Order: sequence, then C-alpha cells, then structure tokens
Amino acid sequence: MNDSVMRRPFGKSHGCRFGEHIDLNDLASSDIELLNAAQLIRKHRPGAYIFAQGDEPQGIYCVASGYVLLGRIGAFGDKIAFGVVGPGEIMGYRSYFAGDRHAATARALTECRVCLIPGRAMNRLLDRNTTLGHQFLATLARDPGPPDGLLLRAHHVPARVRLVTLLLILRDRFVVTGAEDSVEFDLPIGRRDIAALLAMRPETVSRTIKELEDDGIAIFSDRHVVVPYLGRLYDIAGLDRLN
Amino acid sequence: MNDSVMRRPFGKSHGCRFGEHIDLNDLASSDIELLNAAQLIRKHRPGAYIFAQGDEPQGIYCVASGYVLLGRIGAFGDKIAFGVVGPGEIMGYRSYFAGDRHAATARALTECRVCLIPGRAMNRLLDRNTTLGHQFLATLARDPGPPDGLLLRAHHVPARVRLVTLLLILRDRFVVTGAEDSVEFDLPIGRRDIAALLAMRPETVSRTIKELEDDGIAIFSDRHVVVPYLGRLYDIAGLDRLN
DNA sequence: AATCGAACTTGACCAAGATCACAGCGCCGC
DNA sequence: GCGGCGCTGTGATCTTGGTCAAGTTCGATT
Repeated sequence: MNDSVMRRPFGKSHGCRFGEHIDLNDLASSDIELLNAAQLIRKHRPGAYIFAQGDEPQGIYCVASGYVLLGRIGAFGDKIAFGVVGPGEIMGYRSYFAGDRHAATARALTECRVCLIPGRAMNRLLDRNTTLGHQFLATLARDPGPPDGLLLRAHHVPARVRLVTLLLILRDRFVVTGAEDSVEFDLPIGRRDIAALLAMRPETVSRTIKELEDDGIAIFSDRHVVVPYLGRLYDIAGLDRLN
Repeated sequence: MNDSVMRRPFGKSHGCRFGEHIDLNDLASSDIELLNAAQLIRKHRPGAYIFAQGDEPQGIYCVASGYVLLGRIGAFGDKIAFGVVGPGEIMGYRSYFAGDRHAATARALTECRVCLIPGRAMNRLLDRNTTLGHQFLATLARDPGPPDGLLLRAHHVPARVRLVTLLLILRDRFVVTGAEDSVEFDLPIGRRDIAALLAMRPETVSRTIKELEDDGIAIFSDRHVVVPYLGRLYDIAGLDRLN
C-alpha cells in the first residue's frame, strides 16, 4: 500500500464536513486551528485497508472523497459488510468513544482521501466545546453501529444457540439457586415474549426447548429452568459449528 | 395504570447508578442537587408501559428496581423485543439524544420503580460537566441500540426486499442519470460485496437480481443498473406483504 | 494465442424454520 | 360448574435461502 500522508488546511472546502449532524461552523477559529494542526490526511487506493477489526483506535476518521466499505467478521467467522461511508461522513468514532478496539474493518471502495483526527485533539475539542459533544451524542444515537449481539447472529445461528444465549443472559439476572456448575432460575417472560426476543415463532421456541430437554441440557417447568451443567450452555453459545 | 409518582433523594442508595459506565461520584454536589430536584420516580406494575414507540422523549430513564422489556414494532408490523433493562441501568437515552421520537416501547416486566431525568436537567448537567458527556458518549458507543436498518429486517424480510433497499441507498450516492421516475446508476461494489452487505450468498444475489429483471423492475448490466420505475422500488421496500 | 483464475451465473438438492391446523390446559368471569 | 379465551405444545406441510457442483465470462499473465 503506497498510501501517502499529507496535510491540508481544515475547512469546508476540502470535504470534511464531519457528517450530517456535525457542523464545523460551531467551532471557534482556535478550535479549527487545532484541527488543522492535528489532522492527518491519507490517500488510499481501492481495496486498501484504512483500519482493521482489532486495531486500537487512533481517533476519528472523516472521508474527504471517495467511498469506504465497513465490514466485520462475526463471532462465527461470518464476514458481513454493514455500511458504505461517503464524502463528508465520519467513521471509526464508535470504537473510539467506547474505548474498545475497532469492531469493524474499513476498506477503500474507490480511490479516496480520508483524514484522521487524532484522539488527543478530539478530546481537547470536546472539553472546550460542549456543543460538539451534543452533536456527537446525536450522531452516535442515530447510528445503529455494527450489527452484533443476538440480532446479527440471528441470521446464521440456529435457534438453539439463540435460545441458549438468552438463557445465559437471563440467568445473571434471575438466579434462584447457583450451586457449583448447576443453576436454577425463573424466566421473567413467557414463551411468546421469548419468541419475540429471539425473532422467532412461539412454536419454534417450544420445539427448541424440547430439544434442550431431550439432550439433558436444561429442564423447563413452565417458567422455571434447571440447568445441570452450565458449561454446556457456554459450549453451545460459544461455538457450535459441530453439532 | 395506577402508577404513582413520588420524589426521593438521589444517591447510590436508591439504585439509580445510571448504568455501568456512568458514575455519579463524578458529579459535583451541586449537580446532584439538580438531579434530586428534577427527577421523577414512578412505580409501575407488571405490563405497564413506561414509554411507547412514537412518543416524544421526555428525558432519560433509569431503572431503580425491577425489570423492563424493550421492544419495537418493525416497518412490517413484526413485533420484536430486543432487550431487558435491570436495576441501575438507563434506557430511552438513544432517542433522547437523537432528538427523535422513541423508536422502542418499554414495558414493565415485573413490578418496578423507574426514575426520569427530564431533558432540561440532563442538558444542563451535560453543559456543566464534560466528564459526564464523555461517559454518555462511551455508553452510547457500546450500546448497539434497537435493531433497525437492513440487519434486523434481514431476519424476516425476503432477499428481494433487502436487495431493493440496498439499491435505494446506493442510488442516492452513485446516480448517473435521474430522469423523472427512472434512474440509472453504477454500483460501487461487486456481487460478492453486495452479498456481504445483505448477509446472504452471492448465488442468492444473482438469483434475486434475475427475479427483478424478469419482473421488469430493474435491469443490470454488470455493475450498471437501470430502474425504469423508481416508485416500484419504494413499493417493494416499503410494504410488500402483497406480492 | 493459451492459460489461469476470479467473479459471476445457473441448476439440483437440502435443511431450518415459518405457517397452518388443532388439541390440551389454566384462568377468569358469569 | 360452564364456557370462552389466551397461552402453550405437537404434528404436517411448505417456502426460503443456503450448500454443493458445474459452467461461463472476462481480464490478466506468460
């Protein structure tokens, strides 16, 4: 990758509008100077990686020109793209603010120029300027972010795994007895709501519960659940692929 | 609903910890007084609605005790629950910060006490206290939020609808010609990436494209797309159910 | 030109889960 | 008690889209 690095004055002219909801006009000129001094603009050719899943976030990226594809690799090795970022839009901010490693990979779709606002500069701006903070809150709140949790998985992951995952979540909250490796708890919701939570039909919930009972993984009496070997739940939720 | 309203001093003791990532210890005592004065605590019985999809957000809710089920009704009338909120956790903040109406419905699962921090007080706190702002940024960044967009729909919505939705999204960005009701544009990505975006297989993309062509809805030549009647795309993406 | 390979298409088959239909069952009001 | 209603379990069938296995096209490399 012969991506080149260069500096350019910050302003509306070069395309870094910072997305729809963030308006640089709200920045004081001293803030804009800070941006100018701190930003790094890089040029990428199609296919180049701008950042990759697992990387430590360096700051916030803003696409000046061209298009970028966001994707991620799920817990099961499923590759999924979930967004296209175009001129004037920002990316990478979710992981940055969360303080986690990047949950997504950004790959140049076309030739493109991307500028990076280093985290240090970003934080200084946010402390000076509460309006900018409000705008970022709004931007984050509107952006659904990378698909994760039950939902994405819902697509490729069998019903049994989804159900077991839900059991693990509810276990924490509604435990009755927690001896050794076995657990006993009460579901706060009926089959109907379980079905809704897992995006499937009540009938399928019934059948899947029966499967779990047949396999000795959990015993259900109405809303009461007994799990003899908690480890098995983790096995199923973690990586099935085998069974 | 005989949900009662009452006031209580704000502090760690009554369970309003504001979620994992937000620590009220960071607030100055004057800020805490502000919270005490502004908050409204309500008691709800199981099944009661705390807020409903489409409501105008009043502020941010914090569950003091009990459990709340979050759900939403999709564009197609599909009811889906997507989370359970327990003691010390906050909810409703996404819509509040986004400035949109609530995208979800919160229903009491058990008897519960929920306190509401009105928006006005919230904003004042945020302006005084940039640390709190950072904490909310982190909270928002970590919270996947209500499932929406292509992904949730992916589950119940047929491949054809997902593909058409993608076409509508890409149309905006890559238009070549935009006469009257017909459009012509170039896809920035290949079939493989389309498949990844829509969480399906390249084979299925091919087949679905063929269907669309057979139905005269769009004509594909490699990456070039011609849509004679744009309205039809909206029909398919908006509410199929008929076809 | 010959070949290789990547991206795409097409067809046959299969499996998971949705749908439809119906039967228990508990609960509530009368 | 009786009758209805909503939730739940069970069975039969169907549809969607994933999987596997060949082709096809096209561009790049030698």
